[in-house]
Amino acid sequence: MKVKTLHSWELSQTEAIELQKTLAKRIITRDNFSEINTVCGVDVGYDKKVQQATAACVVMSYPALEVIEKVRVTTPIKLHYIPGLLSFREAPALIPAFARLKTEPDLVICDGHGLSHPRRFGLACHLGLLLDTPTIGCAKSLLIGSCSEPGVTRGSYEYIWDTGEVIGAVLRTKNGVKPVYVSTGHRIGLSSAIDFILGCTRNHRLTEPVRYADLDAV
DNA sequence: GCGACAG
DNA sequence: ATCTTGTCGC
Repeated sequence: MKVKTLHSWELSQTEAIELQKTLAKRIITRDNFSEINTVCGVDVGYDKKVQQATAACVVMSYPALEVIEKVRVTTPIKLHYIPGLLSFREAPALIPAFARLKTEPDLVICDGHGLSHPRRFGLACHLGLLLDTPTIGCAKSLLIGSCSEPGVTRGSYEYIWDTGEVIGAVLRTKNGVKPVYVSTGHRIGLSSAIDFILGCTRNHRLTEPVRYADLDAV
């Protein structure tokens, strides 16, 4: 699929932070799509020994959730991990994988946050702009903000608040199991994002597309 | 200054 | 993310 070139990846930490503030203004936080028939899950694995990152994209049909296409690409590691700048470590690794994807996914689910980020520009937002595709951030732990514990049954959720605004939701995807943190990436609203995360989840805490990508990103 | 901090 | 054994439960 096509990937936009919005900027260079050769940036200092301060430049990256300024870039996030600028690009955050371009994020569309309401539903801006017609029909979702394919969903793509992504994940990146690292091998510190050889300094290589392995990105995996798994496209599945929706709502059937059957694998349509899988792509795996290995590239050199660009940066070390810095909280708040995850997209500058993962996006460069994911871009080549998306470029090699034949299917044009209608929705992308990321392993990380979207709007629930210090500058409202997590990995899901960044990827959404680069791909110009609806994206959802689905993280396994909280980065910023606060929320109360959602009910123990699948489907129950609570909002994540920060500086007086709702930036995402803590969602229980499986009975009695630790919840996930959902937030808007790009071109989608929070309530739709929650619906799709539930629609992509079966008998596991994580979304099926991301779970498959996890297994591939070795 | 102190503590927190997606993967 | 990654390094790691056994163990509890569906």
